[in-house]
Amino acid sequence: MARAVSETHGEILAAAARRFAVTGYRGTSLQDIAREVGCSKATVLYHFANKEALLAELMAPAIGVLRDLDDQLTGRTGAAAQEVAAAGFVDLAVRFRREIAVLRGEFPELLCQPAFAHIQEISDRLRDALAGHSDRPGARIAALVLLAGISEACAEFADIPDDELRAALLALVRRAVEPVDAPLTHPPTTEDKDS
Amino acid sequence: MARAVSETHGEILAAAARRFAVTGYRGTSLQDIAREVGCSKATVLYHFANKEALLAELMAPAIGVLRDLDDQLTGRTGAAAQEVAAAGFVDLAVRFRREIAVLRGEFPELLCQPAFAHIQEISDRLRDALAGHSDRPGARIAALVLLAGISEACAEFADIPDDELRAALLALVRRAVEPVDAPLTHPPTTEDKDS
DNA sequence: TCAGGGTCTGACCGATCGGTCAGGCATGCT
DNA sequence: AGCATGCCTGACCGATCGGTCAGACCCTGA
Repeated sequence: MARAVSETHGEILAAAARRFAVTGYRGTSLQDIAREVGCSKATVLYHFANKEALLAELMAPAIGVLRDLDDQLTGRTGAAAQEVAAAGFVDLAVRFRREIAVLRGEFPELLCQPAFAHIQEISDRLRDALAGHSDRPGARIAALVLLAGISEACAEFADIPDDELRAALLALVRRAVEPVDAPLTHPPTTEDKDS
Repeated sequence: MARAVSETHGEILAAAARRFAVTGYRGTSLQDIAREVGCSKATVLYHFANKEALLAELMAPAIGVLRDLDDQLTGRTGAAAQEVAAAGFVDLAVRFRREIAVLRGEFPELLCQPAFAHIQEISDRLRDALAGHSDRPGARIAALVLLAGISEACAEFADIPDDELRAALLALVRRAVEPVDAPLTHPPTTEDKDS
């Protein structure tokens, strides 16, 4: 065997991304990944210190973009923060669909690990921004529903083109977010439906 | 020790509900549940055939209500189906918050088990109804985002009173769902339909 | 008094998990 | 040739998982 260094390293990373996206982090064993690559489990652990390090390297790009989005949020309030949070998170979720799928349902445990220490705080700030920094329950609930739902949708609709998914999600967020004091800039659709 | 039959049975059920809601189904061992009850793991397996049977008995009430909602959906189309699906699912998710939390992120694996064979089909029909039986990507994406997001929100906001959470979620769904009476001219029968 | 059934348990099982370790193999430098 | 280094592996480890089993304990009815 004995492939070039970076080659095997990358193959393991790609195989892990594929498996994690299907069966989740906990649901995927190092043996599974090794089988998909065609090497031994020991080889996987030769290239990566442990299973968590493998995940961390896999999530690094997405986390970097999330950090950037968090930076853009500082200082903004109200409708401006809502708009930045909405557009930023939709774009992030669409671009990193597979990485998002990996974390499905494993957030609580994974966030305790040191490599992902700050994600919880960042996503809290993101949710707060999407709620227009309002403390009304309706606004906070809507923000959580949208963030969680978008993640799930991106993980599920793997076959829809990026721009189409992004447009549909953005339109949904704009009409679903609770407007802060000033109304959001969206075309007045047929909102008047009595019940 | 030797408590009455139904007592221990119920205690195990309650302990399992508590643990599952926090650490998930896979993340909770029979040992964990036994420890919380104050009995041995063998006792848990004396009262329940296996771990899956314990989960099935725990989810039975919620699944029953889900089936009822599915029945109410048959025959309804368009805006009527949307309204029934929205109100029904919001109510279901709020009432069975803890049960919903158990399934967080473990749907794919759990749905393969025979005890939960039909849930996938039912939730597909529910999502279809919430989308107004439309095949437009925007409508289908919005329906998925809302259903997944509501589940997540109900699992997270454990401290908000039922009626307040229900009202906020219902308001969100009503302004977020794609209206079905769009000016598209498509025959009402050549659409998708379940087999 | 004793038999029998319901309740509960410790000890144990095979499987699988993440992770370690000594050593084999190919290559390249001196 | 001899040696070092990078890549890879089989064998193994302790821990934990879901699940089984023989038997102890207690209550009740004959």
